Amino acid sequence: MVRIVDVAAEAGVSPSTVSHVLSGKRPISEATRERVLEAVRRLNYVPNPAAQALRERSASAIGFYGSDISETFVARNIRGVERVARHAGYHLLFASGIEFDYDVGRALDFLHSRRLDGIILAFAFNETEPIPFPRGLDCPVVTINRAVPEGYHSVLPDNRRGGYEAGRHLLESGATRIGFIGGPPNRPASSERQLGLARALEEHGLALEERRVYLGDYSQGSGVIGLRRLLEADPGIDGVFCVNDFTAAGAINAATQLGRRVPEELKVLGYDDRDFAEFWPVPISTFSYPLEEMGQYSAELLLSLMRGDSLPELTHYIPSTLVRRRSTAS
Amino acid sequence: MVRIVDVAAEAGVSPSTVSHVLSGKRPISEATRERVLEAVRRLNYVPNPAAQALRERSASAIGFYGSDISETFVARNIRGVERVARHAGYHLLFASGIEFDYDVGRALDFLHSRRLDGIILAFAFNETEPIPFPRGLDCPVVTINRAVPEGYHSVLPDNRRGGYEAGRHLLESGATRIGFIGGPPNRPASSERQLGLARALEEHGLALEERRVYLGDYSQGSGVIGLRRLLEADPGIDGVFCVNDFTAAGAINAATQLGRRVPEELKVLGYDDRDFAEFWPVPISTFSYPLEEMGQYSAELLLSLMRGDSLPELTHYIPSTLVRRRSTAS
DNA sequence: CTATAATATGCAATCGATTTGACGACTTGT
DNA sequence: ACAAGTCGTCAAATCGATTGCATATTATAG
Repeated sequence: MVRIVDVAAEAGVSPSTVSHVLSGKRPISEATRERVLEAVRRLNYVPNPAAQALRERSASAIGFYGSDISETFVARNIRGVERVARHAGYHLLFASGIEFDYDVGRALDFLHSRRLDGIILAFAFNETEPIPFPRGLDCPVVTINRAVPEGYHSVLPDNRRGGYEAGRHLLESGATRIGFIGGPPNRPASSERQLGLARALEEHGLALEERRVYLGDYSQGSGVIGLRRLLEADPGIDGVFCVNDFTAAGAINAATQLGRRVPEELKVLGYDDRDFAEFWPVPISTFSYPLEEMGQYSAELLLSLMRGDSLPELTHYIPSTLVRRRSTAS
Repeated sequence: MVRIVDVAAEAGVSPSTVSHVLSGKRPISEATRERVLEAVRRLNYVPNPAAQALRERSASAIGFYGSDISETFVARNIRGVERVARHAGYHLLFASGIEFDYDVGRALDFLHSRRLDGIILAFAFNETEPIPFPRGLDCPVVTINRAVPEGYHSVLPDNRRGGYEAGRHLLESGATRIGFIGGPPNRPASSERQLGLARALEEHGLALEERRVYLGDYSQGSGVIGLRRLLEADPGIDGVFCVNDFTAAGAINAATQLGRRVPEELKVLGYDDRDFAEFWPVPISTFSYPLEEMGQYSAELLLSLMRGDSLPELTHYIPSTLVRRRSTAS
């Protein structure tokens, strides 16, 4: 491998001159400059990043942990993160949860041991178990889709507001007897959306009645079962907010099978804007996350923390936007 | 940051002893060993990876390029790669195509400049433009989903065989007038599957008639249009092989709208086993790629190349497996 | 009780790029 | 023509871990 001394020899100068030419940290005469650059090109020289990192006490690297990279949520986050990071001259070290047996702790230990300049943790599901940060972890950390009580910064989707807007939209589209098919109660994503929905209904003088709530497991199957239960409990239901698009798809399937026309007799609203929502037999109205922007924003946050800025807010909420499709058309 | 000399001082030994304890490359008496380990724990020492990389002339890192990380194909590849890589003591440096404006060349330049021990390139779509490998790139390279004429190793899905098995399956399920809705002709994934399908039909004394072939763009919309065209050209069509699940979903939608019952009157077969295929109103029969295994396999390939093994075969085909669902039930 | 082997530990050079202080070669003003 | 000042370049120290060689220590044999 060609070293800086080789380039120096080729150009007939000292290594420090080569370094100065490349970094521009000292003025170099145009003639030597040209000669050095020519030598660099001829020898195809690339500085050894390990030597640079050692000398500069910084790997110019950001660690990215994703609880599951094959989840769209995480995969699209990373795109935003990468854009910002690379622009700022940092590269991405990758560690997914899967390979650590879903163990954030071990992934963090690993990232810590790599002496990174910053770490971003992205979670596909907003669980609530605490994150075991390694002791001695001294670099800035930003989390995506998980609130961290320990005082780290986090970027979160505004689920409460999403639920609220879901309620408003269903009301505006003419529904009055509105139900909710959610996920497990310990999942903030689900419970927050439910709370938002309830508030929207209350503002309209309505209540989110308990018999109109079914809590499943985010799956398509729980949409099927959930819709059946809801109709049993109240056959007059005319609008359902589902915690995600899988559930909404199941609900639409079930409604169609039971002879209820969507959206004429029943409005169904999903969440997440999965790829299939757009062309489901009844195209599904849903909420789209600005996933790349969330990644981007968290990387910008991390960069300011790395620069030493202290930011007042610890949690940063990002709104989702409603995507109107046929399943809630008036 | 605590250095090896700090640990040495704390334990009352020399740095080299600490190094030997940690690496186990030389025998150390149990007593000193304990003392050193205790010091390491007390000071929370982690070796500086840059210094190690510099000294050992290896970053213990593998570069991963994904043409688009938010594509399931690539995202699941990376999981397999990571599993194998980390087990062998390597970590993953990540570069996605998106952030280089889809430019493989610049991503490769970047990965090259990081002095990696090996590089894996995963492509979401099997295009045919040549890959601009940087000159002086001296580390092993393995590509996924892209044949590379330049003599690099590649791991590819066996599309020809998939198409062949698609044909066999449609025939077995009772169809005889079989059509194909594909992607653009320059895409090997599409054309190979078509060739495989044609061969299966020929073996049965049938031909893949040109009027029964529609080439679209992989989208759901081209499934809708494609199916209409095919039915116009030959109303008696009773089986359609679609190049992917989006197209198959569109074809099923269109068939349902035109009053053709799937699968009773028309069998529809997809490819890729996307998440929605399982619970589409008519669950879609499809082919599932062993995506993680492909990642795993390519990483294993890369590791042997890094060890200096020379492998006879350059292209390694991985079969997909048929997933039988309702859309092709007899 | 010395000689020899075996074992454990330390010293110092090394990996490759960066940077500080120093120095030589010019230019400019008086 | 000389002092003062620029400008460009270089030599050498530095970052932190590893390792070949040397040495100190202990065990074993003669």
